Amino acid sequence: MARPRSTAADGAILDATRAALVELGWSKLTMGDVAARAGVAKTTLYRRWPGKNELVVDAVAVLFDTLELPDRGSLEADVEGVVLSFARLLERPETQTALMAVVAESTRDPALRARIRTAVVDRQKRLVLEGRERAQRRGEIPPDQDEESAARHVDLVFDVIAGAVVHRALVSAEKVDADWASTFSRLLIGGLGAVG
Amino acid sequence: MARPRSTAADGAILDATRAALVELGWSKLTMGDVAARAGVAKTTLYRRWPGKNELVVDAVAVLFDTLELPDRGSLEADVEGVVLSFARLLERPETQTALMAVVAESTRDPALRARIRTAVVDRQKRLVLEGRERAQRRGEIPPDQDEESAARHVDLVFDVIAGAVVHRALVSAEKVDADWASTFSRLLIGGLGAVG
Amino acid sequence: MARPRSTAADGAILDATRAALVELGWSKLTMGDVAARAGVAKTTLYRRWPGKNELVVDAVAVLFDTLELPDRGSLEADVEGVVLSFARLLERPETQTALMAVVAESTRDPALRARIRTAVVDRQKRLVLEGRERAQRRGEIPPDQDEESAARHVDLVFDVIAGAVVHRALVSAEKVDADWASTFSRLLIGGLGAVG
Amino acid sequence: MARPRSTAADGAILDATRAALVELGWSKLTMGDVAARAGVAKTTLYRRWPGKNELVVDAVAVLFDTLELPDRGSLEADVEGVVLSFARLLERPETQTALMAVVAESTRDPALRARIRTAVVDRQKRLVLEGRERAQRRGEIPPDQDEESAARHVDLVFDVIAGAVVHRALVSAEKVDADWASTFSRLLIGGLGAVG
DNA sequence: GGTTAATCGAGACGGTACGTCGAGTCTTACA
DNA sequence: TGTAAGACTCGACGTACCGTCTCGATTAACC
Repeated sequence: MARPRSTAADGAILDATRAALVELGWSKLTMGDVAARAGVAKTTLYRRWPGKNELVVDAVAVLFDTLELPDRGSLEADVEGVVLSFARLLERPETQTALMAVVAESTRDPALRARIRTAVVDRQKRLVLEGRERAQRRGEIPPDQDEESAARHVDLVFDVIAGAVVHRALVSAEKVDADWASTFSRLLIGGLGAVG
Repeated sequence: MARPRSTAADGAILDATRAALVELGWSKLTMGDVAARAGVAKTTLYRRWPGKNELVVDAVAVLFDTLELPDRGSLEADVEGVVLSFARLLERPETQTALMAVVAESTRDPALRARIRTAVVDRQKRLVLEGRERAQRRGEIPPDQDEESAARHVDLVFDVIAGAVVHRALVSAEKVDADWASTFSRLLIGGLGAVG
Repeated sequence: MARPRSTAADGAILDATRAALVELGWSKLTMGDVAARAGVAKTTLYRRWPGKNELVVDAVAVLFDTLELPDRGSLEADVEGVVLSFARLLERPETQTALMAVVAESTRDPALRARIRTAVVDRQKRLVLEGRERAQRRGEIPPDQDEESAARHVDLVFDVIAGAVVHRALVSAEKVDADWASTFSRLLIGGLGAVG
Repeated sequence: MARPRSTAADGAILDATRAALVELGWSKLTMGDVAARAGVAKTTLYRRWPGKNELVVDAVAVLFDTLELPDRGSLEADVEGVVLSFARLLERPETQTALMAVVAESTRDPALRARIRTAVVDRQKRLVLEGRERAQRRGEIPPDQDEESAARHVDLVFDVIAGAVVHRALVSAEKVDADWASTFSRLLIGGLGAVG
């Protein structure tokens, strides 16, 4: 009976959010500014997102869909590929400034943490699962013993890869180039044997 | 000729900052509140720190001095020890909320990045250097070939350890317990041979 | 298209300003306090008035509307009446403290001076014009020769009356009572013949 | 540069205050700025004056010593002279901005009012007394009947002259020129007969 | 093909914190 | 011992955003 929400607005708002993140960074980004950029009233914005944190999570989340895991023939090459692909994503100013900020906020806000998990984290973890299955099919690593230990294994590998790349890129603030990716991959693959 | 700055105030302010971080978290922490807790005027606060970011970096920096690397007899045990010790630090609410937030800000502020590096990052890297030397003396890993590759090696190990622990603790939001530390250490030590 | 400004707020703010002037005086009056008394945000206050000076001018301006010039039968009696009526106004603490202060500020701020002129000064000058016309109708003073000299005459009389009353009330700080008003009126009327 | 300055300090401070009044006006004048201009510590300033109000009163008070009443041969000419002389004083920016401001403050501060009276007001009233005696010697006005009525008379004349000139100069903000002075004097002298 | 109700833009609203500035006091080093 | 230099507490400043609200104007779905 009533007028439905404008679908075009959603896109414009998320675009505006990313643009504002690039220009201003997380802390200088304001809801009013995003609304103005999107040619939308603040009301419209708040009708769809509870606040800045959630809006930003959604705005950067789609960027993580660009991550892929093309089959490069070996586990090591696959790891190297995803590392570089992830690093490329972390070079964008909007992911740099947004990612850490929302994680920081999420330490005090479980709902936000959940949103980050489904919108961002799981989009990466999927890659680990995929690569793992592929390597098992290739016979590079043994098949799962039981489900629980497999999950633990996935989590470990995920934290090591994502953590190392993020830490080098944002905390150490050094380039994740082909050399580093190669060395890191060798280290990871080498270690995988030890934790069987 | 003039009155010197109160040395007592510095301590009170940093204490107050940590207390406020625990209670309120990063985003709800205000300069006025910190000043009030410290029994100090806002002016005094701004006379000593340019802003919230820098103040918080200095406030949490000293916590990283609690990290130690007691000799546990083997490289693997040492890694396990530092992982757990670091994880303990990351369980504190003030480090959780502050660390990621200032890193997020630092992506747009080189001066802040430098402050984080000297006040926080280098305090951890020192542990890697120490553990490495100790392991070389034990003969667990070969001595340095040349200085440059040694530095690269240290950086890699550092990013992997710190990154993995931070990622598990704050992003994956799961406990870094003895089990995880042990498995992770085995993975790392195992991988070290591959990148020798 | 947008929400209109609350008309009720204007009244509440001006009331609050007068109340604050009575309690605190000009120099202790703060915008924040006025806002709080009016149950209004500081922003609302600044959205409508550029600053303390302008706000206070408007707040006391309406008081000058209470000045009237009832017909007492003769020019001298009319002058006496307006002198006492004006003196009564200057006995109020809010006019005492506000009037001189804004005039002092206006010496450096032409826009403020203009505001004072239209909001306050002209409200008094009207009385002189009225009394003058009435006296001319009574035949107590000759009709205007030409417009310009009439205006000069009005201005002179106005400055003499207003100036003398304000000076006695605020600078000499002595009571403007019936006696003084009577003597002053006789002096003025007596003098008017000389400047014919 | 330490203690021998103590004697010269008073003069330097008052000079600095007047200079600051000219440049900045009353409301923008700050104690720190005055101290800096005078090459003096704020401490020294507060040791000698209780606050801004009192300092400014003393700073402008000396200017009122420039008012004189040269004998121009007739009462009317004498009045004309003092009006113009007073007007000249009120053209200075430091008197304009300072005079009204301290009077405004004095409405809430009896001690300040007393200071203004002795430092400023009485310096003008002396001129009225002098001119009156002179006119009595000339036979232009009758000698005093009794002391009380004489005092009332002086006060009235004083309020009328000072009030009219100040009001025209600062409130009406129009020039007090020879023409105005002449017309005003005629009015005053003319009126004096009526209040005999 | 009107009716009607949610959505839209605009922007005013009550708040909270900002970072700065001035007042007036106090502490130190120097002369 | 008094003075300059300037750090101190306090409180107000005027601004910027927050998230909510009130508007009149615009749709789109339903009747």
